[in-house]
Amino acid sequence: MPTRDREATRARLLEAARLRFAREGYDATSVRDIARDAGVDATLIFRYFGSKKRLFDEAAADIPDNLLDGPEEELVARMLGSVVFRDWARYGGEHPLVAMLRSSAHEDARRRIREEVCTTYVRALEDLVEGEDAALRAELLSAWLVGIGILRGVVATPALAEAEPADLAPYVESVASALLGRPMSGIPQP
Amino acid sequence: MPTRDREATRARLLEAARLRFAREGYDATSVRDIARDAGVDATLIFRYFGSKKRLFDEAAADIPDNLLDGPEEELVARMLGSVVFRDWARYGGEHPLVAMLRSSAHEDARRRIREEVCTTYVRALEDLVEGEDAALRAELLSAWLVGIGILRGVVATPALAEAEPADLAPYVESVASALLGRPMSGIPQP
Amino acid sequence: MPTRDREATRARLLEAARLRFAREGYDATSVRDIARDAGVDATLIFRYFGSKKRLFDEAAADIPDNLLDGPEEELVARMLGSVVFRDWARYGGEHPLVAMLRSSAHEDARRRIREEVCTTYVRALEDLVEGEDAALRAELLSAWLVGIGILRGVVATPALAEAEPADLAPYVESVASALLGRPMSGIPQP
Amino acid sequence: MPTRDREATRARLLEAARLRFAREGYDATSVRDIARDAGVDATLIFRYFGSKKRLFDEAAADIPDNLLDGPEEELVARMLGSVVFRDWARYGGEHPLVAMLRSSAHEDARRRIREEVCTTYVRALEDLVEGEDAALRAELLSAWLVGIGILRGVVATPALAEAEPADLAPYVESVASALLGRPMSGIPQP
DNA sequence: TATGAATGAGGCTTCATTCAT
DNA sequence: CATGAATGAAGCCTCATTCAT
Repeated sequence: MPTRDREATRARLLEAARLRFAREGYDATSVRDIARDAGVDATLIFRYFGSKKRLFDEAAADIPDNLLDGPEEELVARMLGSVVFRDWARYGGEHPLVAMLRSSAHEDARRRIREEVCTTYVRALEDLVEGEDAALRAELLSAWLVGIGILRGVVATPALAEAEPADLAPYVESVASALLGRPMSGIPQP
Repeated sequence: MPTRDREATRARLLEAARLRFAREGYDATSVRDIARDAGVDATLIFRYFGSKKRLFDEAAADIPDNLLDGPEEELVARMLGSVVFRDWARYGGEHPLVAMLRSSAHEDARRRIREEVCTTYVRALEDLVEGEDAALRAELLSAWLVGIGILRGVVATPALAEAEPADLAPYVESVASALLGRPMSGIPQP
Repeated sequence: MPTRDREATRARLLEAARLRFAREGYDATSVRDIARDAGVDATLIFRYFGSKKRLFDEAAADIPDNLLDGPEEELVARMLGSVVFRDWARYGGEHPLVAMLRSSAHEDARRRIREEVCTTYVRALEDLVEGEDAALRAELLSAWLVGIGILRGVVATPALAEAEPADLAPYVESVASALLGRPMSGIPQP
Repeated sequence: MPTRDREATRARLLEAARLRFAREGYDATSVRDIARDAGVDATLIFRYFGSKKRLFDEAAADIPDNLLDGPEEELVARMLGSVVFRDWARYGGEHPLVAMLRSSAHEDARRRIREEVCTTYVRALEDLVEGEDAALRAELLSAWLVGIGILRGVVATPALAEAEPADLAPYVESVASALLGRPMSGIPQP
């Protein structure tokens, strides 16, 4: 399938990179691994992306998520759904944010994570907080979501690993409401 | 006295390994880095530990923590103190659990993390839960602690990065109490 | 008009090649460097010249010089002017012969240098020699000119690097006259 | 012959490096070439020298020459003997200075050449000059010696390639005397 | 025809590890 | 026993060149 198609090859490399970087982390992933997965020559990585690092940057750049669509009181529930219940097969089964922690020895990866956490989670939650300490509360709730993602995806603690959305709903409701200072729903309406 | 030296060298290697593995992750750490930090020849790593991997295992084995000393209602506050406020300089400034996530591409590291999370956190919390779903509640609370550790240590979100124990106390109190189903203190007594 | 473009592109490639090969030497110059300088696709080098090597050969082929125009007794002065004082910007600032020494690991370059030295310098000087040993004397004088080019252009020894034609004139006169066995002028008439 | 002897291996690498760098130039020489010539693993180059560049520096560092021993009036003759008639087999048959011109695209190599030319040749000759323009005269004479080395070694012009010391003696005498402004001998006494 | 995607060899360098001494 | 010389695989990346389109 040596399609002589720039965009297709680029896309396959990106796809393979996302998966490898997520699963193994930046250091344990070799450009040859990625190229082999994508079925193309490793040289093309340098042709199209310039360096392993820039490939990583681009692979980490877009995390597809549209959490803002839907009722405000279900935002946390949607976030949890994204972190925990959505199928992130493209990223090795874990939410990309969680997977990217594996590369967090590199300042660039850290920055990317910070950016994503702050824009997609903290800021969105901050707007919902009633009362003072909005930033801290939003971060504490974000931390919980990230923590749940990790315990379920990386650590695989038994109860969380098998939990269904409905099992978590009541706790989401109470913790989110407590931290944000306003009633939140624990599960999105269908 | 040769035994003494041997033990001392082993200990120095372990110490250096802990720091490097924590800061850079398993893959980005080379045995020469560790040996140089310890001031000894790299070959000794193989003499004493057999391989880089077994050195990692041993370095990750003991995380010194004695969370069970103290009143029950302050357990969560102590845990948070350990994860967030204690000085883990030996592990590069982050709680070893958090640091070890950097190596979580390796199943061994994952297992070690799981072990530590389950024994030290989940199980201890589980015993305190009033009501059903003890395991899940304990894991959800553990997840929060881990998440806070990450957002503060790795991601460095602004509010958490600067928070003092007293700032977090009220939230710890309300969330821990809600999840465990019993009143918990947000800050340890001096 | 396609022929025009083809010729223009060929010429641009040759020009870029001359400069790069002179400045960096054959090995340190990549065909992509040349193509980029010429503003064309690297493939055209292979289309037009067959290989990097053949491009080099062609680029090295013509060194524009017309030393024979002018009075005989000023020949050495003209030669020195060409080697030392002429502006060889097209060749990176050094006389092409001097620049080509950088590629003298390759027998082809050596042959080209030999050819040029013998035809343009040695033979022309040989015809002027009065007395025996004509060839050796001509070569010794050629060697001096080449050496001056190198010390000024490549090595940049302080006095030669700043010398003006008039500074060198008396020495040129005496050395050239001594080696050729006949009076030579040290500086060309305007 | 895998002598497990640091100094011996280092020396063999240096020796092989000298020859390769001289013959092929810096860019055309690969560390694997050198290692193969030396009969050792290429890794040892990095163990002992740190990088290809530092190996080059060290290989270029010492050019064994003791031109100052002997009568002053024979200095130029000794220099010519060194440049032209001595057996530089270790450097591929050419005087190291001449060979190093092959790497003169690299500023470091240039600097090294300048250093050697200035200290070993120009400065020594400068001290002998009677009259003004000492520096320029010394450089002009050095240029001649370098040029002769090139025409004989690299370009291989016919007369010079076959010349014996005695053939050159009269010309050395007259040119050196003219440039230095004092009587010089054209050939060293046995 | 000419653009540029693709290739395979090889560049320097660092890795974990072994084996003499 | 311990030092460190040696190794071979693999790391990222660039090269000259070919071959579809």
